[in-house]
Formats: sequence, C-alpha cells, structure tokens
Amino acid sequence: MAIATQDVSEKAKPKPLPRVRLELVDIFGRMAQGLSFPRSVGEIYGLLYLASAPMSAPEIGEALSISKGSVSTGTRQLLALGFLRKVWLQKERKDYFEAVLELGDMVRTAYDQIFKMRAQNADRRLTDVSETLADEKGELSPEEYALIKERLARLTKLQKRAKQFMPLLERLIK
Amino acid sequence: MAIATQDVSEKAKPKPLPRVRLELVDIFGRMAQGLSFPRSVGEIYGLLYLASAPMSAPEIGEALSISKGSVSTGTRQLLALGFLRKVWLQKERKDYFEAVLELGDMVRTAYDQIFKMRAQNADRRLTDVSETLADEKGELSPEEYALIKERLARLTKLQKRAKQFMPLLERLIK
DNA sequence: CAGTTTGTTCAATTTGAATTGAACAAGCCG
DNA sequence: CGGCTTGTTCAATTCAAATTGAACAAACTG
Repeated sequence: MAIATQDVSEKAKPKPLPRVRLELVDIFGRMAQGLSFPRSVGEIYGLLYLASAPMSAPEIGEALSISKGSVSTGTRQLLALGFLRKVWLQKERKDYFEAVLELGDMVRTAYDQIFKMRAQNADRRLTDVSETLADEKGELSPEEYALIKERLARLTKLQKRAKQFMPLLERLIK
Repeated sequence: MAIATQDVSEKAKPKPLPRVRLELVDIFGRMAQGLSFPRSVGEIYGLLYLASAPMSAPEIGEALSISKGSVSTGTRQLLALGFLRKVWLQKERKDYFEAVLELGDMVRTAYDQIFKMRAQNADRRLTDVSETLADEKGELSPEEYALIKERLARLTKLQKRAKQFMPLLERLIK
C-alpha cells in the first residue's frame, strides 16, 4: 500500500492556488469594485488571467469559493464585455473559459459602452431641464429665471467642450 | 383681517423648489451615484448649483428632506473636493454654502485625487505581485512560472503605457 | 429511460454603504 | 446661567446590490 503523499480522491483535486494567483485575484476583485462592478466579476477575470489552461465554471466556483449562480452571472457579464472567451475543449460538454489578454482593446470597449453612453444620456437630460425652464418661465421671477438660464448655459457649454474632447481622446486610445 | 394667500408661519417658509431645480437635483444625484458617490452628495451640489443665494445647512436639509447628519457629511465631502465654498453671510452665525461653478477646475481636481491616486495604487500592488512571484519561483513548475511571468509583464507594460498617457491627458484637461 | 452533470434563473439572504436620529459640543442671547 | 440654535459624530436602521442556494431545464451516458 503506497503512502499517499497527496489526497488523490476520485474527482476533485482542488490543488490550492499559488499565492501569486490569489493576489492577482484580489487585485482584480478590488479593481472591479472601484469601477463599481461586482467584486466576484473581477475575481473571475483575475483568476483566469493567470491560468495556464481554460477553466470550467465548476472549477472557477471551486477555486474562488463562490456559488454556481455567481459564476454563471459573472461569466455572462465578462463575456458580454469581451473580457472572457468561451473555449470548447476537446469533446467535453462543459463550457471552458479563458481570459482575453488584450486589455488595451477592452479599455476601448469600456470607453465606448460606458463613457460614451453616459455622455449621450447627460446630454438628453440637460436638454430636458432646459425645456422645463422654458415651461416654467412664467412662474419664476425674472431674476431667478435669468440666473438659472445662465447657469444651465454654463453646463451646456461645458458639455459641448466635453463632446469636442471625446474624439481626441478616442484617437489617443486607439 | 387680511386674507392670507400663503402660509406665513413664524419662521419656516419652505417655498417649494421650482421644477427646474428639482430636475437638476435629480440629475446630479444620479450622476453622483454613477461616479459612486452617495446620491445625497450630488443632490446637495445640484441644489446649490441653481440657488440664487447661498443656503444654510438647515435650509439644504429642508429642501431635499435629508437629515442634519447627511447634510453635515455631504457638505464636508463637497468642501473637501472643492465643489462647495463656505460663505459667511453678514453677521450670521450659521454657515452658508454656495456651489463652485467652475466645474472644469473640478474635473482637474477629481482627476488628480481619484484617477492619479488609483494609478499609483495599482502600480504598487502590481510590484508586490511580481515580488510574490519571485518568492514562489521554487514552488511553481517552470512552465507555470514562465507563463505567469509573461502575463505579469504584459500587465506591467500596459500600466507603463497608461502612465505615459497621463501627462498627455493632463495637458489636455488643463 | 433513469441518473448524472452542467448551467440558468430567481426568490431569499447576506452584506455593505448610506442615511437617520439621538447624544453631545460649541456659540450666542437675554 | 439657562435656553436656543447650529453643527458634528456615531451607533442603529434602512436600503440596495451581490450572493447564495434551490428549482428547473438541457444535454449527455449507461
């Protein structure tokens, strides 16, 4: 009877992650939080970023001790953002995931999706306010009307500048 | 006996805000959330942005129906970020606040405080990970070591680019 | 087909941040 | 001084987002 140097149980060989990987998981987890994504989303990416082979959802859940549900929603988000790729490994039926390493591209995507959309939104809402002001003109004292008008104009100007700025920024990023 | 057309109670004449102002309060509130600040902080700024005169803390609380505590912490944060100014109005003993309208300047401040600080942080942490990798070299298979090393190098490169990028961005902003 | 594994969805729970409100400190006024 | 107003701090509460876990669906396996 051979001396078992390691637990060689039938299926699970969870083999703890090396510290480097744990640290990167943590870093990306925090980074995600900072960008107001769920921490777990960042952790998944951090885990896969240093993986030497694609990992399956159950493996990911195991390694990070998070639930099936979280892995499922987390990977979905990351796929949608283009941070992860699905990989069909041999004739396995499981899904496998790998990190997209080209983070530069991702920055661009994020910029387009988040920043640009927000700018548009802000634009629309600011227009709405100006309309409201026009509607209310009668109910406001002339002084108040003038003051508000001036300040809204300020905001609009600022926004115009921001808009001019964006293509420049885009060129730099790309 | 004159007919009271309005409630002329002894002290509080809360006079509801015009719709324009409410809308801007809402916009700035949401914007704050988007930038992961407390909504109330954005609302306070939005309120003051269209105020025709400085407002006291109790007035702010009243207008937004938020508590003394929130007003106190909110104004503190906004003052710290430079979005608000304290104004000593005549010989009043209350503090009065007014919005700093130069939002362009504020963008600069925010950039310095938030973005720059984050970049530094990421930097430090990435260095730490590389050190950990060096420590662990012995415990990793040569292949894994090589792979991790390569990927960390990628991140470091990305970060260098980001760093080079920053002064450019700064020049554009200023 | 029954049994197993994988993955999704959603209601319940947990967790963490924002907000409240009460206790306290400080300044002013009669 | 005693009462009144203002402002801060902090513990308790509330609220929203993230996470879990259970129920379900789908795909494969013997």
